Order: sequence, then C-alpha cells, then structure tokens
Amino acid sequence: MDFKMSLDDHLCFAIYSAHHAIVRMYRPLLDPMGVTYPQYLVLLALWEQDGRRVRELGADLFLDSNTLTPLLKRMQAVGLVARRRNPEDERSVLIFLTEKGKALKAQAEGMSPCVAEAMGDDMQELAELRDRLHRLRARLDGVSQKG
Amino acid sequence: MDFKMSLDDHLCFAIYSAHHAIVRMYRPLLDPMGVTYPQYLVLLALWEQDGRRVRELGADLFLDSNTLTPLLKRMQAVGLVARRRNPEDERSVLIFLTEKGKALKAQAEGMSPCVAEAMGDDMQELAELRDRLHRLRARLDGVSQKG
DNA sequence: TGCGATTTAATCGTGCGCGATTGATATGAG
DNA sequence: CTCATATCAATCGCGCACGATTAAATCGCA
Repeated sequence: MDFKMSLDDHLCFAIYSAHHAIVRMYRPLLDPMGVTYPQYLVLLALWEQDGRRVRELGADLFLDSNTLTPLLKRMQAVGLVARRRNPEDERSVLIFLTEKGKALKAQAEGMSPCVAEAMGDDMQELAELRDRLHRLRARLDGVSQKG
Repeated sequence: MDFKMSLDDHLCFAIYSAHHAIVRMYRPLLDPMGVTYPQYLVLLALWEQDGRRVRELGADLFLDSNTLTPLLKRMQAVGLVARRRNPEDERSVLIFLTEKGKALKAQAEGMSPCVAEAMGDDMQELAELRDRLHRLRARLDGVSQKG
C-alpha cells in the first residue's frame, strides 16, 4: 500500500503545506504591524501572561533559547519587548511587553475578521481540527520523548 | 471572546506546533538516510514522478525556485539527484533521481512502522485529519490568491 | 563550607522559506 | 523579423528552527 503513496496522501505533507499556507495568509496582516509570524506567536503568549522567563515562553511555544534569544532580541530592537535578568535567579531572563507591545494587541484583534474569512466560518470544524492537531502533537511529543 | 484567546486556542498555533513536532519525529528517522525533512518531501514527489521541471516540483510542494534551487543543489551535492537543462526549453531545468536517490525509496518505506507508531494506529482519524488540512490549505490558497 | 552537577541563556553553523531582483530563453503581436 | 512581454531558474538578504557547545549562576550533597 505504502508503495504507491503520493505526496498528498501523507499527513505530514498536509501539515507542512497547511502550515506554510497559514504563514502566507498571515503575512500581509502582520507586515503592517511590523512583526513576523513567529513573533506574533510570542506576542500571543506574552499577552496571555507577561514577564515570563525565556524558558517558560519556550515551553509554551515548543522552542528553545537558540531560537528564542535572537528572535526576542529582534523584538527588543524594534521596541516590542524588554529583556531583563531575573534578580531572583540571575541565570534566567525575564521578557516584558513594552507599551508598544501591549498596544499591538488591539491592532492584532482587528485581524480577526480577515482571519475568519480566510479560514472559513465553520467554527466547530476549525475547533475540531485544532483539537485533533493538539492531540497529534501531544502524542508525537510523548513518543519522541521516550525514544 | 477573542480578547481572552490563549495561544492554544489558535488553530494557527496548533498547526505550527504540530508541524514542528512532525519534523522532530522524522529527524532521527531521516538522519541515517542523510536527508532533511524538506528533502524527503522532494524525494516523495520524485519517487512519484521523475524527471520533472523545477517549476512542476514547486507546484506540487508549494515552493518556489528561491527555495528549491539551493535545496536541489544540496541534494545534487550528496548524489541524490541530477539537474539537467531541458533541451526542449532551455529556460527550464529537469530534476532526475540518481540510482542512490531511487534506492532510498526502499529505505524510506522501512520508516513506516516507526511513523505509524508515532502517529497512532487510527488510520481513519489520520486520513480525516489529512483531508481536513488539505481542504483548509486549498481554502487559504484560494483566498490569498484573490487578495 | 566547598565543589561537582544541574539549570539557564547565549552563541555558532547549517538548512530552509520567501520577498525581491536578475538574467537568460522563449513567445507573440505587428 | 523585431522587439516588448512572459516565463523560468538562479541569486541575495533576512528571519526562523535546531543540534551542538559555552559560560554563568544556582543547587545539592558530602
């Protein structure tokens, strides 16, 4: 069976191509805000809870400091976040939203209609898809953690 | 409602994190074969149909020559593919699998049990997830094409 | 208390992904 | 036939993503 499986038959490619389609869809919406798609995800995490350590942010985003540190420095360079060493544990670095970073939240919420139009209006379908993906990710993380 | 939406509530993040989980899962399987995950997707496309133009390969993979050309050159450098100008249209370049590239197909098929174990054995669930993602991608492509 | 083990962020190198541009080849209207 | 237009691959620059390593701070145990 596997011997004639095409690219489109592979779930991994469906995820790969959907991911890139999502990034392409968001780009024109995020460009005016001056943030990239991964930076937008960082902002989502910070809008939810500010002043977190890089480690904690990474746990939420499934990213390590080798990715986050340069990314956060770029966000600092454009005035979206501040990076301060944690006085209680000098090993860690705390990430705070600046006023500019907080202000972007309202602007980002303005994207919702565009995102909804792009993704479709079947909220139940989209929520179900999201939950299925979260379950798959959790399963994959569990497996690779064991191995 | 949107105002208290967390990272995990966003479908875009579910896709993002699932994508990276997939890449992480495949890495230890592909490393022994000496190919990266995007290179594996190119191989899947070529195993399906060999001797295609860069443009056609890109249409299948949703990638452009700015991504594919360097990637294919790296694959050529390790002897997986050959790149030849098309005699019928000197603008285009044809990509052919080498014997080594063809031989990897059997090795790749050996990954199936590992992939199946990682993803889970509910084939119907996985196929449905794949189809939902393809539909979402098609919808996103249609929208960004119009705008 | 002292010192090895652990935790944390940062650094480095490589490979995508893509917007923008370039250059070469082919096409087609007049 | 000619020249503008279109097509195609390649190039360049930048920002992720991540394996591997480094350096500093903290922890924990003898």
